[in-house]
Amino acid sequence: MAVTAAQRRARAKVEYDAFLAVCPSRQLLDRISDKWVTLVLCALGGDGPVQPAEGHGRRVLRYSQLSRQLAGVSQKMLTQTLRTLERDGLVTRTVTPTVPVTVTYELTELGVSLAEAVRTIKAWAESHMDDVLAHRAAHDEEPTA
Amino acid sequence: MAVTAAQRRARAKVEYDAFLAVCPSRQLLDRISDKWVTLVLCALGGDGPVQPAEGHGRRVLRYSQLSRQLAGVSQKMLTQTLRTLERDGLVTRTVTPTVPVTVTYELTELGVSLAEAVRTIKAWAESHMDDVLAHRAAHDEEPTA
DNA sequence: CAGGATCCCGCTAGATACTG
DNA sequence: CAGTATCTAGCGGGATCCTG
Repeated sequence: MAVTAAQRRARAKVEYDAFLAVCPSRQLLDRISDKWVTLVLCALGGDGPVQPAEGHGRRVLRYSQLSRQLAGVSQKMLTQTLRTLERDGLVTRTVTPTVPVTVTYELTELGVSLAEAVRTIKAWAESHMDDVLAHRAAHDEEPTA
Repeated sequence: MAVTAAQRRARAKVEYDAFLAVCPSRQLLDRISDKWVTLVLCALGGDGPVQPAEGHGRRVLRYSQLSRQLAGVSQKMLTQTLRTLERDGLVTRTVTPTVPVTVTYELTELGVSLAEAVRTIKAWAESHMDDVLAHRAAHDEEPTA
């Protein structure tokens, strides 16, 4: 039987998986590839969308505050994201047994450093995003040329 | 009718969308949040998974070479990613009408600068990923404590 | 208030086949 | 070789309900 295309695809996939699993960079890239992760990082880092007016580095936010800051996020994704970040030692979860339970989240040292790295990307965006948009507009206008 | 929860959700979503659309940083974050985008950027930037041994900054790669380098990517995603990057002025697509058509991709200046930003993230990953993994392992072992 | 469990929809991304 | 077009499955992620 013609076991060429399909088989080779499968092989390629295996190699790729093994390959990916080994490389830590890839794992991290995959992690920050999560939209909400970067946003939570930003929010907790202080350079969220909403002007914090408090400076940044590290902020203590409650679950509901994060929920508000990130606006469109569903609690499912927020919780899921926070748990992942907590698991990875990027944020700390603090439960204060007040009358209605209060839970706060804060970046760890590790989280702060990652947030800074993300900030680098944001900085690039702020500097070059208009170029990107210009290119995009130009490209869209080109009909056939 | 109880038009509270649902309605407010909808409103929140609109605000969030408008909000997001305005912020260029978000658009960029969304873009690099694309797994393949970052990988293509790395491959074209020279710090791909496979040791290029050529240094980096800018590399000229053919479609098939990229396909091989990124291993697990489907041609659909690769093409889609490349077209997006081209549209955004991050890569250039060059068609050389040889016998079997030859198409090469290369980073633009803009692309190079973004690739450098991405490299920052990769650098962070290489420095701290083991910490992350350690935290993760520790967290996973905790049963009830 | 914080979040777990569940259902379910939509869109993404993969596989397949075809073209220039 | 370098794509395009189509079909489909899988799961990411939203909404809703419920708990402590």
